[in-house]
Amino acid sequence: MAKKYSASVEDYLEAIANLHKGEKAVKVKQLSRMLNVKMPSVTAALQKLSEEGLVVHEKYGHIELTPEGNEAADDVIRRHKALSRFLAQALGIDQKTAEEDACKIEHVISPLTLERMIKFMEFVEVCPLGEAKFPQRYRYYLEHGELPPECLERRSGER
Amino acid sequence: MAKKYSASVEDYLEAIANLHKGEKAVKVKQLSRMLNVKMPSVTAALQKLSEEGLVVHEKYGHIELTPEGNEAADDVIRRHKALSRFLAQALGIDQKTAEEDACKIEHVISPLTLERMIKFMEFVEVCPLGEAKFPQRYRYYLEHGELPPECLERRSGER
DNA sequence: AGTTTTTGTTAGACTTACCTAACATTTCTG
DNA sequence: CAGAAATGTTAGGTAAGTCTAACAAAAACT
Repeated sequence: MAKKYSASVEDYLEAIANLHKGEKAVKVKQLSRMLNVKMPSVTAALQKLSEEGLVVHEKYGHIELTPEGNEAADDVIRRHKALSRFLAQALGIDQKTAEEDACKIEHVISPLTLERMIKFMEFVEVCPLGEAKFPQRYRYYLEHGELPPECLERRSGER
Repeated sequence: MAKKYSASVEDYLEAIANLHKGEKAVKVKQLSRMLNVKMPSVTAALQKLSEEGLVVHEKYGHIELTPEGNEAADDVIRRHKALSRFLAQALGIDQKTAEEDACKIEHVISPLTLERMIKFMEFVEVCPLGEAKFPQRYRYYLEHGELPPECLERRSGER
């Protein structure tokens, strides 16, 4: 299980799954806008996805994922969410950039690296030894280009 | 400056630059092995790169980068190194996986995210408030699945 | 130097994924 | 409910980047 799909295929699955969470039936036009491709590209992609058993789509009809397609989509979305959270929370990257990078990296990151990013966030949240403040201090460092006062005090006190 | 090249182009430039650091002249065969493609693919790629002014390559001759090609290659290598260092040092990922992921992510990461990974490593190294031990403690957490003793002690002492 | 081996190139085909233009269907609206 | 507008599909093209098979040049080895 967990076959490998192309970045493009993953993008389509992800977009369909996300749109599916909304109220209305998923349409070609929506996908076209969401993925920044023209409608004929969507039609062609859907055809291929149908043949591969990932999507159900009859001509002029609504678009749905098969169970297999849904599973694959969920996996992409899981990677996406973990990544964007990591980028935003751990590295202090703005939401927009975090999203954009997640969209690209989600297609190429290894399971191990993803798992480690998740573990990292767990650890930071769980460890009581000041690491909870780690992200804040890191952000201070980012903004001011130098260590936060608490770090500097300690440092001079150490000598 | 800093044009955008395809992943494939970046891979060729990076490989040529790395091979160039060795003693011998860079050959088609070497590139072919390094990039896991057949020789005709290399020939075709070199042709394109020549036309774009990134590479100098006369038939059956040795392969070199133009100044422009070299600059682009250096940039890819800079991204690659920062990434693999971040993955290995900050996330505790084994060298092989870190390399593999860096090879993929280097083509899609935003300048901001890269910069933040670098800043993250700087901060961890520079901040004297226990963050130097942060990677070690994180690694303990990874290996044992629970917080290191020092964290646990402190935690019970807090109540 | 001549022959074999290795390396490199050309030619031609294939895949993926996109596009435009033209045509078809559905949906909206008077 | 008929025509207009919006949406969707088909047909045909393009660009990257890869491959195999056949040919060409260079290097290595008697």
